[in-house]
Amino acid sequence: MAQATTAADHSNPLQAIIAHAKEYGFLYPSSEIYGGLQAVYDYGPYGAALKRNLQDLWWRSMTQLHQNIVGIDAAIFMHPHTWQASGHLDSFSDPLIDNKDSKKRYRVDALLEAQATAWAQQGNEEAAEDLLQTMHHLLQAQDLVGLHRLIVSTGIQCPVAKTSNWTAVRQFNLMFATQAGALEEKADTIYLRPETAQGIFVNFLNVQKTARMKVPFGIAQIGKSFRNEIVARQFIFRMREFEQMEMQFFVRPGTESYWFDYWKEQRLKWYLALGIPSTRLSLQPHKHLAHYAQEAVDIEYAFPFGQKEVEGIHSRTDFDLRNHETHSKKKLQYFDPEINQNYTPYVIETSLGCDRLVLLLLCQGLVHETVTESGQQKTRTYLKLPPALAPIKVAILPLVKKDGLPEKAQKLVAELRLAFPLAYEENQSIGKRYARQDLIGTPYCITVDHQTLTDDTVTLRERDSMQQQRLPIGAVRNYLFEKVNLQTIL
RNA sequence: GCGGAAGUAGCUCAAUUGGUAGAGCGACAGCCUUCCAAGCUGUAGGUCGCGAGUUCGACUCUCGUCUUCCGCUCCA
Repeated sequence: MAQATTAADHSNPLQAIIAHAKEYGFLYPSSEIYGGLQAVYDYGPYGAALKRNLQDLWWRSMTQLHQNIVGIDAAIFMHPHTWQASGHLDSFSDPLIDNKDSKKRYRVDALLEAQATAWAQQGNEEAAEDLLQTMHHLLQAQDLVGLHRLIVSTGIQCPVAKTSNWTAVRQFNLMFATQAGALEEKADTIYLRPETAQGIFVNFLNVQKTARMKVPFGIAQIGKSFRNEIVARQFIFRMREFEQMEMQFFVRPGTESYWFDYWKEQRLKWYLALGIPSTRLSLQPHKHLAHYAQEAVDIEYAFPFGQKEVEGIHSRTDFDLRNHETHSKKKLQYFDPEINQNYTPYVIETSLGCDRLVLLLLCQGLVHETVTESGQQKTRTYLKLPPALAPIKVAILPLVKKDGLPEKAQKLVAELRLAFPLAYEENQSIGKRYARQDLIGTPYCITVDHQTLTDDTVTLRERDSMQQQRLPIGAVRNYLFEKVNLQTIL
Protein backbone atom coordinates (compact mmCIF):
# COMPACT_ATOMS: atom_id res chain seq x y z
CA MET A 1 0.00 0.00 0.00
CA ALA A 2 1.06 3.51 -0.60
CA GLN A 3 3.02 5.03 2.16
CA ALA A 4 2.38 8.54 3.31
CA THR A 5 4.78 10.89 1.69
CA THR A 6 7.29 12.26 4.09
CA ALA A 7 10.03 14.78 3.85
CA ALA A 8 12.44 11.84 3.93
CA ASP A 9 11.79 11.38 0.24
CA HIS A 10 13.86 14.45 -0.52
CA SER A 11 17.48 13.79 -1.18
CA ASN A 12 18.50 17.19 0.13
CA PRO A 13 18.19 17.48 3.90
CA LEU A 14 17.50 21.22 3.87
CA GLN A 15 14.80 20.70 1.25
CA ALA A 16 13.26 18.15 3.58
CA ILE A 17 13.19 20.68 6.41
CA ILE A 18 11.72 23.37 4.16
CA ALA A 19 9.07 21.01 2.82
CA HIS A 20 8.13 19.87 6.30
CA ALA A 21 8.03 23.42 7.64
CA LYS A 22 5.73 24.45 4.83
CA GLU A 23 3.49 21.41 4.82
CA TYR A 24 2.87 21.37 8.56
CA GLY A 25 2.33 25.06 9.12
CA PHE A 26 5.65 26.29 10.46
CA LEU A 27 6.99 28.54 7.70
CA TYR A 28 5.77 29.83 4.36
CA PRO A 29 7.52 31.95 1.74
CA SER A 30 6.45 35.57 2.15
CA SER A 31 3.65 36.69 -0.18
CA GLU A 32 3.75 33.29 -1.79
CA ILE A 33 0.72 33.87 -4.01
CA TYR A 34 2.73 36.54 -5.81
CA GLY A 35 5.70 34.26 -6.30
CA GLY A 36 7.38 34.89 -3.01
CA LEU A 37 9.82 37.56 -1.92
CA GLN A 38 13.45 36.64 -1.82
CA ALA A 39 14.80 35.81 1.61
CA VAL A 40 11.62 36.71 3.46
CA TYR A 41 9.45 34.13 5.19
CA ASP A 42 6.26 34.10 7.24
CA TYR A 43 5.68 31.98 10.30
CA GLY A 44 2.60 29.77 10.26
CA PRO A 45 0.58 28.74 13.31
CA TYR A 46 3.02 26.17 14.66
CA GLY A 47 6.11 28.10 13.65
CA ALA A 48 4.84 31.23 15.35
CA ALA A 49 4.10 29.29 18.52
CA LEU A 50 7.51 27.64 18.48
CA LYS A 51 9.26 30.96 17.96
CA ARG A 52 7.24 32.61 20.70
CA ASN A 53 8.13 29.82 23.11
CA LEU A 54 11.80 30.21 22.26
CA GLN A 55 11.65 33.93 22.84
CA ASP A 56 9.88 33.37 26.12
CA LEU A 57 12.55 30.90 27.18
CA TRP A 58 15.39 33.24 26.27
CA TRP A 59 13.71 36.27 27.82
CA ARG A 60 13.14 34.49 31.08
CA SER A 61 16.57 32.94 31.17
CA MET A 62 18.01 36.44 30.84
CA THR A 63 15.71 38.66 32.85
CA GLN A 64 14.35 36.25 35.46
CA LEU A 65 17.36 34.06 36.08
CA HIS A 66 19.66 37.06 36.44
CA GLN A 67 18.75 39.76 38.92
CA ASN A 68 21.06 42.20 37.20
CA ILE A 69 19.57 41.91 33.71
CA VAL A 70 16.53 43.87 32.61
CA GLY A 71 14.69 43.92 29.32
CA ILE A 72 13.68 46.72 26.99
CA ASP A 73 11.91 47.04 23.67
CA ALA A 74 13.38 49.84 21.57
CA ALA A 75 11.92 51.16 18.33
CA ILE A 76 13.09 49.93 14.95
CA PHE A 77 13.55 53.49 13.71
CA MET A 78 16.34 55.43 15.29
CA HIS A 79 17.88 58.84 14.88
CA PRO A 80 20.06 58.74 11.74
CA HIS A 81 23.11 59.83 13.71
CA THR A 82 22.92 56.53 15.55
CA TRP A 83 24.26 54.76 12.49
CA GLN A 84 27.07 57.22 12.04
CA ALA A 85 28.14 56.64 15.61
CA SER A 86 27.84 52.88 15.33
CA GLY A 87 29.89 52.77 12.15
CA HIS A 88 27.16 51.09 10.13
CA LEU A 89 26.74 53.94 7.71
CA ASP A 90 30.34 53.61 6.60
CA SER A 91 31.07 49.94 6.81
CA PHE A 92 27.71 48.80 5.55
CA SER A 93 28.07 50.41 2.17
CA ASP A 94 31.26 49.24 0.57
CA PRO A 95 31.54 49.52 -3.20
CA LEU A 96 32.14 46.07 -4.66
CA ILE A 97 33.42 44.77 -7.97
CA ASP A 98 33.34 41.33 -9.60
CA ASN A 99 35.88 39.67 -11.79
CA LYS A 100 34.01 38.08 -14.67
CA ASP A 101 36.49 35.26 -15.16
CA SER A 102 37.00 34.03 -11.63
CA LYS A 103 33.51 35.09 -10.53
CA LYS A 104 35.10 36.48 -7.41
CA ARG A 105 33.78 39.58 -5.74
CA TYR A 106 36.00 42.10 -4.03
CA ARG A 107 35.71 45.26 -2.03
CA VAL A 108 37.06 48.01 -4.23
CA ASP A 109 38.96 49.68 -1.39
CA ALA A 110 40.55 46.37 -0.43
CA LEU A 111 41.83 45.83 -3.98
CA LEU A 112 43.26 49.30 -4.24
CA GLU A 113 44.82 49.20 -0.79
CA ALA A 114 46.48 45.90 -1.61
CA GLN A 115 47.92 47.48 -4.74
CA ALA A 116 49.15 50.48 -2.79
CA THR A 117 50.80 48.23 -0.24
CA ALA A 118 52.49 46.29 -3.02
CA TRP A 119 53.83 49.48 -4.56
CA ALA A 120 55.03 50.76 -1.23
CA GLN A 121 56.93 47.54 -0.64
CA GLN A 122 58.56 47.96 -4.03
CA GLY A 123 59.77 51.34 -2.84
CA ASN A 124 57.30 53.36 -4.86
CA GLU A 125 55.70 55.02 -1.90
CA GLU A 126 54.73 58.15 -3.73
CA ALA A 127 52.61 56.27 -6.22
CA ALA A 128 51.07 54.31 -3.38
CA GLU A 129 50.15 57.46 -1.54
CA ASP A 130 48.68 59.01 -4.69
CA LEU A 131 46.58 55.95 -5.31
CA LEU A 132 45.15 55.99 -1.82
CA GLN A 133 44.45 59.71 -2.06
CA THR A 134 42.62 59.32 -5.32
CA MET A 135 40.67 56.38 -3.93
CA HIS A 136 39.57 58.32 -0.87
CA HIS A 137 38.38 61.20 -3.01
CA LEU A 138 36.37 58.88 -5.21
CA LEU A 139 34.94 57.01 -2.23
CA GLN A 140 33.94 60.27 -0.60
CA ALA A 141 32.26 61.41 -3.78
CA GLN A 142 30.71 57.96 -4.23
CA ASP A 143 32.03 58.07 -7.78
CA LEU A 144 31.53 54.45 -8.80
CA VAL A 145 32.47 55.04 -12.43
CA GLY A 146 35.64 56.80 -11.33
CA LEU A 147 36.53 53.91 -9.02
CA HIS A 148 36.08 51.49 -11.88
CA ARG A 149 38.30 53.63 -14.09
CA LEU A 150 40.91 53.72 -11.35
CA ILE A 151 40.90 49.93 -10.99
CA VAL A 152 41.32 49.52 -14.73
CA SER A 153 43.91 52.26 -15.21
CA THR A 154 45.95 50.93 -12.31
CA GLY A 155 45.96 47.58 -14.05
CA ILE A 156 44.76 45.67 -11.01
CA GLN A 157 44.24 42.01 -11.71
CA CYS A 158 42.07 39.48 -9.98
CA PRO A 159 44.39 37.48 -7.68
CA VAL A 160 42.60 34.31 -8.73
CA ALA A 161 41.92 34.74 -12.43
CA LYS A 162 44.91 37.01 -13.09
CA THR A 163 42.78 39.08 -15.47
CA SER A 164 41.34 42.57 -15.48
CA ASN A 165 37.97 41.54 -16.79
CA TRP A 166 35.97 43.54 -14.24
CA THR A 167 32.28 44.30 -13.93
CA ALA A 168 31.09 47.79 -13.10
CA VAL A 169 31.55 48.93 -9.51
CA ARG A 170 28.38 48.62 -7.53
CA GLN A 171 27.27 50.01 -4.24
CA PHE A 172 25.63 47.59 -1.87
CA ASN A 173 24.05 49.41 1.01
CA LEU A 174 23.16 46.83 3.57
CA MET A 175 20.81 49.13 5.45
CA PHE A 176 17.25 49.67 4.27
CA ALA A 177 16.49 53.34 3.98
CA THR A 178 13.20 55.16 3.97
CA GLN A 179 11.92 58.68 4.45
CA ALA A 180 10.56 60.18 7.64
CA GLY A 181 7.99 62.87 7.13
CA ALA A 182 5.43 63.33 4.44
CA LEU A 183 7.45 65.60 2.15
CA GLU A 184 10.13 63.54 0.58
CA GLU A 185 12.41 66.37 -0.46
CA LYS A 186 12.54 67.81 3.06
CA ALA A 187 12.62 64.52 4.85
CA ASP A 188 15.57 62.94 6.49
CA THR A 189 16.64 59.54 5.38
CA ILE A 190 16.03 57.15 8.19
CA TYR A 191 17.08 53.53 8.33
CA LEU A 192 15.56 50.33 9.48
CA ARG A 193 17.94 49.18 12.19
CA PRO A 194 20.48 46.60 11.03
CA GLU A 195 20.96 45.41 14.60
CA THR A 196 19.06 45.79 17.83
CA ALA A 197 22.16 46.55 19.88
CA GLN A 198 22.13 50.30 19.27
CA GLY A 199 18.69 50.62 20.82
CA ILE A 200 20.27 49.35 24.01
CA PHE A 201 23.34 51.58 23.85
CA VAL A 202 21.42 54.79 23.34
CA ASN A 203 19.23 53.85 26.29
CA PHE A 204 22.11 52.90 28.52
CA LEU A 205 21.73 55.81 30.90
CA ASN A 206 17.94 55.76 30.87
CA VAL A 207 17.90 52.15 31.97
CA GLN A 208 20.76 52.45 34.39
CA LYS A 209 19.18 55.38 36.18
CA THR A 210 15.50 54.46 36.11
CA ALA A 211 15.96 50.80 36.98
CA ARG A 212 18.77 51.76 39.39
CA MET A 213 21.19 49.26 37.91
CA LYS A 214 24.72 48.79 39.20
CA VAL A 215 27.59 47.66 36.99
CA PRO A 216 27.91 44.87 36.11
CA PHE A 217 24.43 44.68 34.63
CA GLY A 218 22.77 43.67 31.41
CA ILE A 219 20.04 44.92 29.11
CA ALA A 220 18.19 42.33 27.05
CA GLN A 221 16.09 42.89 23.97
CA ILE A 222 14.18 40.88 21.40
CA GLY A 223 13.36 42.54 18.13
CA LYS A 224 13.44 42.72 14.38
CA SER A 225 16.47 43.85 12.43
CA PHE A 226 16.85 44.40 8.71
CA ARG A 227 19.74 43.83 6.37
CA ASN A 228 19.68 44.17 2.65
CA GLU A 229 21.81 41.07 2.13
CA ILE A 230 23.48 40.74 -1.23
CA VAL A 231 23.11 37.01 -1.09
CA ALA A 232 20.44 35.71 1.19
CA ARG A 233 20.23 31.97 1.24
CA GLN A 234 19.60 28.81 3.16
CA PHE A 235 15.97 29.26 4.03
CA ILE A 236 15.50 31.27 7.20
CA PHE A 237 19.19 31.15 8.05
CA ARG A 238 19.88 34.46 6.38
CA MET A 239 16.82 36.62 5.92
CA ARG A 240 16.45 40.27 5.07
CA GLU A 241 14.13 40.76 8.02
CA PHE A 242 15.08 38.78 11.07
CA GLU A 243 14.63 38.61 14.78
CA GLN A 244 17.50 39.12 17.16
CA MET A 245 17.65 38.22 20.82
CA GLU A 246 20.51 40.00 22.41
CA MET A 247 21.84 41.12 25.69
CA GLN A 248 24.46 43.77 26.27
CA PHE A 249 26.31 43.32 29.54
CA PHE A 250 28.02 46.40 30.93
CA VAL A 251 31.15 45.82 32.98
CA ARG A 252 33.95 47.72 34.64
CA PRO A 253 36.89 48.20 32.24
CA GLY A 254 39.52 45.60 32.96
CA THR A 255 37.01 42.90 33.83
CA GLU A 256 35.84 42.32 30.27
CA SER A 257 37.94 39.19 29.79
CA TYR A 258 36.40 37.56 32.81
CA TRP A 259 32.87 38.38 31.68
CA PHE A 260 33.55 37.38 28.11
CA ASP A 261 34.55 33.92 29.32
CA TYR A 262 31.65 33.86 31.74
CA TRP A 263 29.06 34.53 29.06
CA LYS A 264 30.70 32.21 26.59
CA GLU A 265 30.28 29.41 29.08
CA GLN A 266 26.77 30.42 30.15
CA ARG A 267 25.50 30.60 26.60
CA LEU A 268 26.98 27.29 25.60
CA LYS A 269 25.30 25.68 28.61
CA TRP A 270 21.99 27.13 27.45
CA TYR A 271 22.17 25.21 24.19
CA LEU A 272 23.09 22.02 25.95
CA ALA A 273 20.09 22.52 28.23
CA LEU A 274 17.94 22.66 25.11
CA GLY A 275 19.04 19.11 24.47
CA ILE A 276 21.33 19.92 21.58
CA PRO A 277 24.14 17.37 21.50
CA SER A 278 27.54 18.91 22.17
CA THR A 279 28.86 17.08 19.10
CA ARG A 280 26.79 19.38 16.90
CA LEU A 281 27.88 22.55 18.67
CA SER A 282 31.18 24.32 18.48
CA LEU A 283 32.80 27.53 19.60
CA GLN A 284 34.45 29.38 16.77
CA PRO A 285 36.73 32.30 17.63
CA HIS A 286 36.64 35.07 15.03
CA LYS A 287 39.68 35.52 12.88
CA HIS A 288 38.59 38.81 11.39
CA LEU A 289 37.11 41.01 14.03
CA ALA A 290 34.29 43.40 13.30
CA HIS A 291 35.00 47.09 13.57
CA TYR A 292 33.85 47.25 17.17
CA ALA A 293 35.13 44.00 18.60
CA GLN A 294 38.09 43.23 20.76
CA GLU A 295 37.37 39.53 21.06
CA ALA A 296 34.62 37.47 19.52
CA VAL A 297 33.43 33.91 19.41
CA ASP A 298 30.54 32.27 17.60
CA ILE A 299 28.44 29.43 18.84
CA GLU A 300 27.99 27.30 15.77
CA TYR A 301 25.68 24.43 14.98
CA ALA A 302 26.20 21.71 12.41
CA PHE A 303 23.35 22.56 10.02
CA PRO A 304 22.71 20.30 7.02
CA PHE A 305 24.41 22.98 4.92
CA GLY A 306 27.43 23.27 7.15
CA GLN A 307 28.73 24.49 10.47
CA LYS A 308 27.15 27.92 10.89
CA GLU A 309 26.81 30.68 13.46
CA VAL A 310 23.73 30.78 15.64
CA GLU A 311 24.95 33.15 18.30
CA GLY A 312 27.81 35.59 18.58
CA ILE A 313 29.49 36.64 21.79
CA HIS A 314 31.50 39.80 21.38
CA SER A 315 33.65 41.86 23.60
CA ARG A 316 32.73 45.29 22.24
CA THR A 317 34.88 47.38 24.57
CA ASP A 318 33.50 50.89 25.04
CA PHE A 319 33.37 51.41 21.28
CA ASP A 320 29.64 52.03 21.08
CA LEU A 321 29.10 54.10 24.20
CA ARG A 322 32.12 56.26 23.39
CA ASN A 323 31.01 56.89 19.85
CA HIS A 324 27.54 57.79 21.00
CA GLU A 325 29.12 60.17 23.50
CA THR A 326 31.07 61.82 20.71
CA HIS A 327 28.17 62.11 18.30
CA SER A 328 25.47 63.02 20.80
CA LYS A 329 27.73 65.16 22.99
CA LYS A 330 26.03 63.53 25.97
CA LYS A 331 28.07 61.92 28.67
CA LEU A 332 27.37 58.19 28.80
CA GLN A 333 29.27 57.22 31.88
CA TYR A 334 28.69 55.36 35.07
CA PHE A 335 29.75 56.37 38.52
CA ASP A 336 31.03 53.31 40.29
CA PRO A 337 30.64 53.82 44.06
CA GLU A 338 32.86 50.85 44.82
CA ILE A 339 35.92 52.50 43.36
CA ASN A 340 34.60 56.05 43.50
CA GLN A 341 35.19 56.63 39.79
CA ASN A 342 33.41 57.60 36.63
CA TYR A 343 34.01 55.48 33.57
CA THR A 344 32.55 54.36 30.29
CA PRO A 345 31.62 50.70 30.84
CA TYR A 346 32.91 47.97 28.58
CA VAL A 347 30.37 45.75 26.94
CA ILE A 348 30.04 42.02 26.43
CA GLU A 349 27.37 41.21 23.89
CA THR A 350 25.51 37.97 23.41
CA SER A 351 23.49 38.13 20.23
CA LEU A 352 21.56 35.28 18.75
CA GLY A 353 19.42 34.89 15.68
CA CYS A 354 16.00 33.78 16.83
CA ASP A 355 15.09 32.48 13.38
CA ARG A 356 18.34 30.55 13.24
CA LEU A 357 17.43 28.94 16.51
CA VAL A 358 14.05 27.94 15.08
CA LEU A 359 15.85 26.44 12.11
CA LEU A 360 18.25 24.68 14.43
CA LEU A 361 15.38 23.11 16.34
CA LEU A 362 13.72 21.97 13.13
CA CYS A 363 16.98 20.47 11.86
CA GLN A 364 17.69 18.84 15.17
CA GLY A 365 14.14 17.69 15.69
CA LEU A 366 13.02 16.28 12.37
CA VAL A 367 13.50 12.54 12.68
CA HIS A 368 12.86 9.89 10.07
CA GLU A 369 12.85 6.53 11.75
CA THR A 370 12.49 3.17 10.14
CA VAL A 371 10.32 1.00 12.31
CA THR A 372 9.31 -2.58 11.75
CA GLU A 373 5.76 -3.35 12.64
CA SER A 374 4.17 -6.75 12.18
CA GLY A 375 6.83 -7.64 9.68
CA GLN A 376 6.43 -4.45 7.66
CA GLN A 377 8.97 -1.70 7.37
CA LYS A 378 7.64 1.79 7.74
CA THR A 379 9.11 5.22 8.01
CA ARG A 380 7.97 7.10 11.02
CA THR A 381 8.50 10.85 10.89
CA TYR A 382 8.25 13.01 13.94
CA LEU A 383 9.46 16.33 15.25
CA LYS A 384 11.47 15.88 18.39
CA LEU A 385 11.11 19.31 19.96
CA PRO A 386 11.83 19.93 23.62
CA PRO A 387 8.36 19.58 25.23
CA ALA A 388 8.60 23.03 26.79
CA LEU A 389 9.01 24.57 23.33
CA ALA A 390 6.48 22.48 21.42
CA PRO A 391 3.66 24.54 19.83
CA ILE A 392 1.02 22.14 21.14
CA LYS A 393 1.71 20.46 24.47
CA VAL A 394 -0.97 17.82 24.42
CA ALA A 395 -3.60 16.41 22.11
CA ILE A 396 -6.78 15.02 23.58
CA LEU A 397 -8.29 12.24 21.53
CA PRO A 398 -11.38 10.12 22.06
CA LEU A 399 -10.51 6.63 20.92
CA VAL A 400 -13.68 6.42 18.83
CA LYS A 401 -16.28 8.95 17.87
CA LYS A 402 -19.19 7.39 19.72
CA ASP A 403 -20.31 5.89 23.03
CA GLY A 404 -19.91 9.24 24.77
CA LEU A 405 -16.14 9.29 24.43
CA PRO A 406 -16.03 12.65 22.60
CA GLU A 407 -18.13 14.22 25.35
CA LYS A 408 -15.87 12.82 28.04
CA ALA A 409 -12.80 14.05 26.16
CA GLN A 410 -14.29 17.52 25.72
CA LYS A 411 -14.65 17.78 29.48
CA LEU A 412 -10.94 17.22 29.83
CA VAL A 413 -10.30 19.79 27.12
CA ALA A 414 -12.31 22.34 29.06
CA GLU A 415 -10.29 21.60 32.19
CA LEU A 416 -6.90 21.90 30.55
CA ARG A 417 -7.27 24.45 27.77
CA LEU A 418 -6.15 27.39 29.85
CA ALA A 419 -3.19 25.53 31.31
CA PHE A 420 -1.72 24.22 28.05
CA PRO A 421 -1.93 24.92 24.34
CA LEU A 422 -3.76 21.80 23.27
CA ALA A 423 -5.44 20.11 20.35
CA TYR A 424 -8.61 18.07 20.18
CA GLU A 425 -9.29 15.65 17.33
CA GLU A 426 -11.92 12.99 16.88
CA ASN A 427 -11.82 12.29 13.16
CA GLN A 428 -10.11 9.29 11.59
CA SER A 429 -8.20 6.48 13.18
CA ILE A 430 -6.28 6.90 16.38
CA GLY A 431 -3.03 5.99 14.66
CA LYS A 432 -3.40 8.72 12.11
CA ARG A 433 -4.15 11.27 14.78
CA TYR A 434 -1.05 10.24 16.74
CA ALA A 435 1.02 10.55 13.58
CA ARG A 436 -0.29 14.02 12.84
CA GLN A 437 0.64 15.22 16.30
CA ASP A 438 4.08 13.64 15.94
CA LEU A 439 4.68 15.68 12.80
CA ILE A 440 4.18 19.00 14.57
CA GLY A 441 6.09 17.91 17.64
CA THR A 442 3.31 17.49 20.20
CA PRO A 443 5.01 15.66 23.06
CA TYR A 444 1.92 14.03 24.60
CA CYS A 445 -1.38 12.57 23.50
CA ILE A 446 -4.14 11.70 25.91
CA THR A 447 -6.63 9.11 24.76
CA VAL A 448 -10.07 8.77 26.29
CA ASP A 449 -11.31 5.19 25.90
CA HIS A 450 -14.12 3.03 27.25
CA GLN A 451 -12.26 2.31 30.43
CA THR A 452 -12.19 6.04 31.09
CA LEU A 453 -15.97 5.99 31.45
CA THR A 454 -15.80 3.44 34.26
CA ASP A 455 -12.69 4.42 36.23
CA ASP A 456 -11.74 7.94 35.14
CA THR A 457 -8.32 7.01 33.87
CA VAL A 458 -6.83 7.89 30.49
CA THR A 459 -3.83 6.72 28.51
CA LEU A 460 -0.98 9.09 28.02
CA ARG A 461 1.26 8.47 25.03
CA GLU A 462 4.72 9.89 24.75
CA ARG A 463 5.84 11.14 21.34
CA ASP A 464 9.40 9.88 21.10
CA SER A 465 9.05 6.44 22.67
CA MET A 466 5.41 5.89 21.68
CA GLN A 467 5.04 4.35 25.15
CA GLN A 468 1.72 4.58 26.91
CA GLN A 469 0.77 4.71 30.54
CA ARG A 470 -2.53 4.96 32.37
CA LEU A 471 -3.18 7.93 34.56
CA PRO A 472 -6.15 9.07 36.64
CA ILE A 473 -7.72 12.11 34.98
CA GLY A 474 -7.12 14.11 38.12
CA ALA A 475 -3.36 13.56 37.85
CA VAL A 476 -3.03 14.66 34.24
CA ARG A 477 -2.64 18.35 34.81
CA ASN A 478 0.24 18.10 37.26
CA TYR A 479 1.92 15.35 35.33
CA LEU A 480 1.92 17.41 32.16
CA PHE A 481 3.00 20.56 33.90
CA GLU A 482 6.05 18.77 35.26
CA LYS A 483 6.97 17.72 31.74
CA VAL A 484 6.29 20.75 29.61
CA ASN A 485 7.05 23.84 31.66
CA LEU A 486 10.10 25.97 30.93
CA GLN A 487 11.79 24.91 34.14
CA THR A 488 12.46 21.57 32.51
CA ILE A 489 15.06 23.45 30.50
CA LEU A 490 16.24 26.28 32.72
C1' G B 1 26.00 38.95 -8.34
C1' C B 2 28.06 34.56 -11.46
C1' G B 3 27.42 29.29 -12.94
C1' G B 4 24.28 24.74 -12.62
C1' A B 5 19.32 22.55 -11.65
C1' A B 6 14.20 23.16 -10.89
C1' G B 7 9.02 25.44 -10.79
C1' U B 8 1.93 21.44 -13.02
C1' A B 9 -3.64 20.38 -6.85
C1' G B 10 -1.50 21.13 0.23
C1' C B 11 2.61 17.02 -0.91
C1' U B 12 5.10 13.53 -4.59
C1' C B 13 4.66 13.26 -9.59
C1' A B 14 2.23 12.24 -14.75
C1' A B 15 0.24 14.33 -19.44
C1' U B 16 1.93 10.43 -26.90
C1' U B 17 6.13 14.88 -33.34
C1' G B 18 2.18 21.57 -29.66
C1' G B 19 -4.91 19.98 -29.59
C1' U B 20 -8.24 23.97 -23.67
C1' A B 21 -4.76 18.87 -17.26
C1' G B 22 -4.70 13.40 -14.36
C1' A B 23 -3.12 9.84 -10.35
C1' G B 24 -1.56 8.48 -5.49
C1' C B 25 -1.20 10.54 -0.86
C1' G B 26 -3.18 14.53 2.01
C1' A B 27 -7.56 17.73 3.47
C1' C B 28 -12.84 18.00 4.36
C1' A B 29 -17.95 15.50 5.22
C1' G B 30 -20.35 10.92 6.41
C1' C B 31 -20.10 5.62 7.64
C1' C B 32 -17.05 1.79 10.02
C1' U B 33 -13.55 1.00 13.93
C1' U B 34 -11.53 -0.27 21.80
C1' C B 35 -4.70 2.22 20.41
C1' C B 36 -0.17 3.83 16.23
C1' A B 37 -1.03 7.21 9.06
C1' A B 38 -3.34 1.09 5.39
C1' G B 39 -11.59 -0.03 5.39
C1' C B 40 -16.05 2.17 2.59
C1' U B 41 -18.76 6.47 0.20
C1' G B 42 -18.67 11.30 -1.29
C1' U B 43 -16.79 16.55 -1.78
C1' A B 44 -13.58 20.53 -2.56
C1' G B 45 -8.75 22.18 -4.52
C1' G B 46 -4.96 23.97 -10.63
C1' U B 47 -6.06 30.84 -15.54
C1' C B 48 0.27 24.34 -15.59
C1' G B 49 5.45 30.44 -11.28
C1' C B 50 4.53 35.27 -13.99
C1' G B 51 4.68 38.14 -18.77
C1' A B 52 5.36 38.43 -23.80
C1' G B 53 6.27 36.06 -28.67
C1' U B 54 5.60 32.10 -32.56
C1' U B 55 0.98 29.35 -33.95
C1' C B 56 -5.65 28.24 -36.09
C1' G B 57 -4.25 26.38 -31.23
C1' A B 58 1.12 26.48 -26.05
C1' C B 59 1.79 22.76 -19.77
C1' U B 60 4.63 21.46 -24.29
C1' C B 61 8.60 25.80 -28.72
C1' U B 62 11.38 30.93 -28.12
C1' C B 63 12.61 35.19 -25.15
C1' G B 64 12.23 37.84 -20.71
C1' U B 65 11.21 37.84 -15.59
C1' C B 66 10.33 35.98 -10.51
C1' U B 67 11.18 32.28 -6.82
C1' U B 68 13.76 28.06 -4.71
C1' C B 69 17.86 24.58 -4.21
C1' C B 70 23.33 23.41 -5.14
C1' G B 71 28.34 25.53 -5.96
C1' C B 72 31.16 30.14 -5.85
C1' U B 73 31.14 34.91 -3.50
C1' C B 74 29.81 37.85 0.74
C1' C B 75 28.77 38.07 5.88
C1' A B 76 28.48 42.50 12.22
